[in-house]
Amino acid sequence: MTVTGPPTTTVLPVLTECCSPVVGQVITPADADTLASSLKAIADPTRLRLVSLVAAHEDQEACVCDLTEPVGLSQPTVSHHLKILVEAGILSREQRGRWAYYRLIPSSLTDLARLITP
Amino acid sequence: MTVTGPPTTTVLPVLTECCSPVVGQVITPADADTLASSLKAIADPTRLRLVSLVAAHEDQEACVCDLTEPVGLSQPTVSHHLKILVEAGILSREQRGRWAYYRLIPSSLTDLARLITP
DNA sequence: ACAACTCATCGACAAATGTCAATGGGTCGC
DNA sequence: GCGACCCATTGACATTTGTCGATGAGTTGT
Repeated sequence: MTVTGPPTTTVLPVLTECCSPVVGQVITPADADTLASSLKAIADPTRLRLVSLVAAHEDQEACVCDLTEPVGLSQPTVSHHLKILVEAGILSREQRGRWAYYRLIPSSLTDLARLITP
Repeated sequence: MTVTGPPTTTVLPVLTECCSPVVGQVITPADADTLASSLKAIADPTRLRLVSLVAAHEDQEACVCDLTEPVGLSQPTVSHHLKILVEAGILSREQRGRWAYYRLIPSSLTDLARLITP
């Protein structure tokens, strides 16, 4: 599964089956791996701030240059974190000219929340 | 803030303020640190399985000896993960005789889910 | 064509993390 | 009391992770 745009990155298959995976039934090792991978993506203070900044930014989108100063990290580091969020299906990436615009995928956090809720 | 029982472990202050912290307002660095710490606790396949096993176990509680075989890891490793979950406020620990019984704190996952939901 | 600009990738490095074997500290049954 | 049992802690180790500087790839304006 590939993403549109020049950099070919793989997207994690976010668990979308219904109901309660963590509580209720005993989660399978494979599902635990997948869910843990998605949670790891947002289990980092910098990435939480990036998600929050992108969602709160004008037009609900932001480029890398909008984000480096607020988080106080280098541009390569910010790009690294954004890539992790895109691969986890939390953010989308769209290249427009020289800029890469990142946007929150609205259902992603809701889906993740549903998967950990009894 | 300390926990009852012999091992004195510190419990993370789980964020309990209302509304949407990640989306909506821009999250503060301090809140991002706290939320990331809580998410890190469940962002691990073994710990997700432990939470699931504990919740699905008889009487909604389990001791360490109930958990080592299902997850296929050594007893010290399981104890290590359980400690992390207790410190994150996900599980509670009660010592009864030789056994230590772990139990899911019902509101913990719901609170966490609410904090990442727009 | 060329310089400036935005961003991704690479290589390197320190810090954090997950795992185990060995050990210690309580608790129960005999 | 003493051995058996359950569990936590310790020390060690390999892997993963977060960060940066340097570099490269693509785009725009002159």
